[in-house]
Amino acid sequence: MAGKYKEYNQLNLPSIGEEILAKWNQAHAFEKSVELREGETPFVFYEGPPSANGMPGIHHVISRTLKDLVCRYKTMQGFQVKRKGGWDTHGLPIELGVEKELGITKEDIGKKISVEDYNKKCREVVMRFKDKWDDITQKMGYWVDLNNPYITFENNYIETLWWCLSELYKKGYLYESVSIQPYSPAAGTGLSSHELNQPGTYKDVKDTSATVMFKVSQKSKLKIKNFDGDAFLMAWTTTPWTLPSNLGLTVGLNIDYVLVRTINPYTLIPVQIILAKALLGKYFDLQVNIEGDAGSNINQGLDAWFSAGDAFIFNEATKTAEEKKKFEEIYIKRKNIPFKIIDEFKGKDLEGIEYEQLLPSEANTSEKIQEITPGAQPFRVILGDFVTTEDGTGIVHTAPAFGADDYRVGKKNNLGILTLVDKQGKFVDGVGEFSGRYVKDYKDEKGYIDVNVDIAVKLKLENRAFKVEKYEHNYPHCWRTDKPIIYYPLDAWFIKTTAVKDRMIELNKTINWKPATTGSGRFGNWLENMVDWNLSRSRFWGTPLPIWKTEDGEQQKCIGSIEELNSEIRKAAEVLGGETNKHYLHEGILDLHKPYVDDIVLVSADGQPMKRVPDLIDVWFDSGAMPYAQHHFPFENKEAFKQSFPADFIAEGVDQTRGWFYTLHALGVLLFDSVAYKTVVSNGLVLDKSGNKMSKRLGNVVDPFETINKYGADATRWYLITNASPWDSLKFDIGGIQEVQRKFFGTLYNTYQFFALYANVDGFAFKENYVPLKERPEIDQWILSSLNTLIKTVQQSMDDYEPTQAGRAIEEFVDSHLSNWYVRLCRRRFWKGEYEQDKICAYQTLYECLETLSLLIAPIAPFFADWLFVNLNDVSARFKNESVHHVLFPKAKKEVINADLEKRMQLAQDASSLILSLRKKVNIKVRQPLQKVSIPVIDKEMVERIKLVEDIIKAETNIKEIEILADDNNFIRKKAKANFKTLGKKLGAKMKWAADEIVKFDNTTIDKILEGNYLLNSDYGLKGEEAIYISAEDLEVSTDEIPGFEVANKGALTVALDIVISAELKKEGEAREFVNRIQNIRKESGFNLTDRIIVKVSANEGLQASFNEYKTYICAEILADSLEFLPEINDGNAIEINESIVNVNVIKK
RNA sequence: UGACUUAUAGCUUAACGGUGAGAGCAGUUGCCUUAUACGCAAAAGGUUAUUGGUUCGAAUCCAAUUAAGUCAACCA
Repeated sequence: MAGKYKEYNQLNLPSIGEEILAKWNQAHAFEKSVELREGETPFVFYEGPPSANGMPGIHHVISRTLKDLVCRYKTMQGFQVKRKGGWDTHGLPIELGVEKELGITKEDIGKKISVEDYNKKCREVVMRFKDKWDDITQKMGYWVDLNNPYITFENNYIETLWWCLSELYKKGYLYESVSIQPYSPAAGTGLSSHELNQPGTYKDVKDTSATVMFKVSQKSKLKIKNFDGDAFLMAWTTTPWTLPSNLGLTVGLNIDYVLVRTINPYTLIPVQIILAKALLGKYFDLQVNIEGDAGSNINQGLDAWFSAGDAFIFNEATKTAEEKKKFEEIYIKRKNIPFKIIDEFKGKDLEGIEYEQLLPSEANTSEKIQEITPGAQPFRVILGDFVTTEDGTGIVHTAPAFGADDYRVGKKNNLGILTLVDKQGKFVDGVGEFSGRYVKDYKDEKGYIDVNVDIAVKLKLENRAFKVEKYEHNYPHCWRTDKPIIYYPLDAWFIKTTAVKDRMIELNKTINWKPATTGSGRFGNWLENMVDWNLSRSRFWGTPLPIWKTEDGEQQKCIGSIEELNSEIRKAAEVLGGETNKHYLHEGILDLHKPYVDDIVLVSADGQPMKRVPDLIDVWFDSGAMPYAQHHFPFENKEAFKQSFPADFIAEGVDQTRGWFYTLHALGVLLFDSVAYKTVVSNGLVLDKSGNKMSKRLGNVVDPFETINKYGADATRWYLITNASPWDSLKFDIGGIQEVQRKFFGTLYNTYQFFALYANVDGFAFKENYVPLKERPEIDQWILSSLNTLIKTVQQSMDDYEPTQAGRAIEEFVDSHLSNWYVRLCRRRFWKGEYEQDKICAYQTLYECLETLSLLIAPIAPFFADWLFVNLNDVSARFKNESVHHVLFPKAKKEVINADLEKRMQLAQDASSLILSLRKKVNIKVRQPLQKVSIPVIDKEMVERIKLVEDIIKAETNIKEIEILADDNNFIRKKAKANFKTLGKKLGAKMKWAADEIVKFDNTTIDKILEGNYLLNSDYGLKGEEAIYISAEDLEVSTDEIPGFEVANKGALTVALDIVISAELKKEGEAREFVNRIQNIRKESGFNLTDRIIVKVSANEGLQASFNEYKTYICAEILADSLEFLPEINDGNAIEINESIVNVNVIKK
């Protein structure tokens, strides 16, 4: 005999989660779900490795829910979905954690602690929170293979990375170059962008800024039109210490520049300067009134001074002291420096102009420059796209060593490079009086004198400074020493991603991005503006760059495997002899990390020793190479790799766009000329309730453990998926989870509970034959049609990676179709009458709904789904599978879907809702029967529809009769509205006019149109217009205004309620009220459902008549054997019926 | 600073360019006749961030602005 459906006291999602989880673990449900699909088409998924160095947060739960539900869904679709877990184990955060823990800084490494011990510590710490991660993985129901994960620090993994690097090296994609990087002279170290993004690194500081004048060379003067005398190119800098290293001036191609005649405010020497026209206002008062006060004199004076030629100097010899004083007062204190625009040109006209070096010294002579960068052509004006007219002069002082833009543009234009500041941050020898001085106060010197100020002073004296002032700006500082950083050239290794840029863009277009805008927008733009990938990191815990160089750097080796390295180790030991590599001769290398790899010396073809370059590589390379490294390709698993590349699907946060998504793509294209993934879902961020970013500092982080323990994984997952599209950022509100729990799971649970209660009574176990649809009542056909429509929607949404749509559709079905309509209307079928056809239909129908729902929700709510599935299947044994996650996803049955039936039922729901709202409006309870509702209809179809659902509406709203007002009834007035969609396309500008005409139509006209074409503008001939014919589809017809009735409408549906309560109706209403009161008393008294009772009622003239008339009905409903009226009852309950009070005595028999 | 994303009722959100902007929650009101008060129903709640534009017609398309967020950068 079949068992019973389990019944419960109340819904407890967390305990369902625990119970199902234990079951899964015991039965190896996950492993089985993969094994069962052996031989089926694989669906390839890549797990983006998290770092177990930090605690998992709620934002991890959302992306993992997304990954999990797709994988579960695809498994249910019949694919085999292997999910290898992974751990990201290298990188700065780990180092920082270790340093904090040990209380050391980077400088201590190699001194207070050996690199060996340091890395040992890192290795320990890396899996610090692995237990927590494993725990959350289990509890949230994320199915991923944690027994056999890939771990990025393992030798096998690194060996594949080396293989990748050597492949790139062979293809010529790996090269060494200088890059300008943030560098902290105080700490003596380069800084990562991560370090630069620490809070507090950017500070507002006041620095000496200088607008300086570069004198155009005699040779180049000729290039400038209308020119005599000297001219100076003006450039602005906030770092005057970079001026000795200046090698170029950069202008913008299309920026307008002017040649201006003026005087130097410091030396009062007349000068001609060049700067951007847009920036004149920064240096001159453009409001100077030529006519006013000394206005005309200004220019006169200027011309006079210039006519005196270069020799003219504003001094005692040529001008009186009085004149000088006046000049200073007027022109300088008031900032009204006289000026006159002489000529105007575009940036491109300036290109190639040569200028004299600003601060020549021993260290930056032409010979020195040629020595460092042979063939360099410095001291020229060049073009650069980064030049703006936001501030400065529109001419950018370019010192290639000290700015990334400068370097790039300098290299392009062959300016050479000068680095006149050493790594301690002081000027090198040979920079005259500045040699040996720190460019910023890096040593906390007592009485430090800012060298920048001295440089400015020198330039002022030399007539080479036009404006010097303190300038406040935001400048990055070293987070460790608090000292300003500088940009400094450091050696680095690069991957030439730009070589495959076009191919990456091309292949990106084949990737299915969710949302699409991330792929074309953020990612697409990133690809368009791609620069070569700087791989180098000067750190300790990471994948070492497997490149060895001879001392002179002339010869290099890039190692691609452990075997290759070991053989090179032995070779070097043989050739070089002595102690070389002696620790690595027997077993070879055992750990591919620092410091061991750095111990190893290799040998070049000509017998020179080679040492490894000290760099580690970017951790993003680690994760970007996971498609290969997770299989230890190509050293093992060649077949497994082939089967699993590229991925069908990956998903991570949108913050990975330029991280993992990029590195995967770059390596896929570089190594295999292929995409690395076909579909990528980038989910948004999880913010707190009020839209703020979650951070420990604000204390608004949500603990996923707490959430899951309290509300269960299913409610959490369901909330995360259905509340907002995964790619929109989610404002996480715990109240939302409660709502999901109550509303969705609560309703579904209650529906199951209802089913179980009665099915157990009747012993329903789905043993009877499946009743053909045609033989089932209409309402059963309806809910099954609805169910199959739902299956269709869910499948489409899931196939389209739109789980939010799927989840919302399921919610809608459960709440407004299944629970609040089907079950509500069918309740009696489950408990009234014998166990025969109609009842079996009801059970089969409800069972099928519940069972199907368990399958549909399985991807999103895996625990509850399995619970529901197993509870049902344990009794019916319809499936052989022990878990819902092993079953195939349901397929929508077209023949069950009946659109018309669904429409009809919607009509019934709408009509009922309208009637209820009318009842509410006039304050008549549902318990009070009403005689009639009238529904005007527009067409015959609607008549049919209403007739078919008439009984449902009547029962639901307690109305005796539905009157259909057919369209030939004069009683109703039809109202027509233009269908803008169809007409708008046809009519265009005449739309408004047509809409106004249509609204005026009367019944006759509307009927005419409904029957055939109608000419809207009968006078078209007169006006010379086109004839406009409209037909039924161009109208939206509705009705309203039924005199003498309470009317409500929704769309085309109108109901008119007859609210007259006749004496007869009143009696019936009273009887029903009475039944209700007695039922309450039964319940309060704790009687059993089947207990018979005797009822005594105190006499009441009005009510007594009603009760007597409906005595049979009343007694049947309340299971009373007798109903008596007594003159007085003292010990009974007082009840109120329609404002009359009677006493009743209810006695259990 | 740049690229990108987002902005609809108090909150969470929906609406192929087609016209009284639709739900749920909270609040209000009314309901427990055998699954659900962790429930049901009803009424109310909106200048669709702002300003322009395109269009017969804009929440929807375009531009600018504002605010928030992400990533990249911070550069004279």
